[in-house]
Amino acid sequence: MEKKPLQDANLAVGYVAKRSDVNVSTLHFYETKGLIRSWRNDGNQRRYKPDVLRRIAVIKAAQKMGVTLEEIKLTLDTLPQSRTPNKNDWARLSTQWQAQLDEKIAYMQRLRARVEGCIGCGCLSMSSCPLYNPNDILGEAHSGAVLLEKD
Amino acid sequence: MEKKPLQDANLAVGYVAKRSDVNVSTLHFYETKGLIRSWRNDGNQRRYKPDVLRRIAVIKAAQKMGVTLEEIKLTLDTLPQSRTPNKNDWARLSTQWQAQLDEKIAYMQRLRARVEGCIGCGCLSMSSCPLYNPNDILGEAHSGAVLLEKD
DNA sequence: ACTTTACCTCAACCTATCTTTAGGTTTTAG
DNA sequence: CTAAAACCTAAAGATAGGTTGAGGTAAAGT
Repeated sequence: MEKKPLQDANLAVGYVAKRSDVNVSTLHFYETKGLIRSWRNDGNQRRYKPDVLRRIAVIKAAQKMGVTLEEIKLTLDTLPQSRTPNKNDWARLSTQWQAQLDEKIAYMQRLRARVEGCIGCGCLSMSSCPLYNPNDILGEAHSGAVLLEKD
Repeated sequence: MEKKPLQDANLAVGYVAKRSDVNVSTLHFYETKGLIRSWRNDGNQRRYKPDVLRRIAVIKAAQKMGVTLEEIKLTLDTLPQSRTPNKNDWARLSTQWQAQLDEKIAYMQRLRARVEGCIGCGCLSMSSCPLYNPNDILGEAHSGAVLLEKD
């Protein structure tokens, strides 16, 4: 039978890991980075509040959007510390990252257009080919490469 | 005064670096990775054919499209070695990488739609929130590439 | 000729995001 | 009570894509 969180809702690291589909070592790592928090029980083992699950889900979602952990931390740090974040709190983060995502999409679309143009262009003249001289559209206004990882 | 390639077209590494806007060390690095080739002069210095400039431009363009150096190498290796690649050769590569780029764009758009949906959703129920349970839209339909997910 | 710039190799280092390993402790199941 | 499973820490290793530095050689400007 699936282990369930206690009613007092202090979750063990293994449970959180399984539920979030990340390794325990990743949770340790996130903790050292200040992305999640825990307290310790009598035996020095980590315990989490249930909202850590949402935090982790949000971290993973933001990563998929191409946001770095450092940026994610900065944004998570704007959540209220005095109370459990509510729907509006989370929505604010989504909105912020969505804007970044939109920028990335736009960047990739410009890139696509350029490459498409290049297929048909003369492309063997160094002075005119946009692949040789890519410093107009592509160099600027792009906030970080979008690194989508494969397994 | 700007140094110009000789008519016999053997380019020095510094010239190539400046022209391509990459570091000399990057050219060394690319060479160790088999992405570009050179020969040596009497004094053991690297010399390049002019088409190395296009190769580097193409490498940089592909990187912007999110292609890894390893994949780039595999694709560059399909260029004819017996002759200088022509327009059609390069166009073939563009087409291939463009398809990958299209996939990434589509992925990001699905992601965007999902996050947008999440802003308005109840989002505090672990069993129904798509942020908590992201294994439907995002994992699938991604030909061989499970993005940012472990198995 | 002499000096500066360019080039060479090899190894170590860098950032980000984790994972692995080793050695030891705590909790839980039977 | 015992044994297995889960947990702890600290450090090292992995991966991509390079950059930096040391120590020495080659080429080019004057």
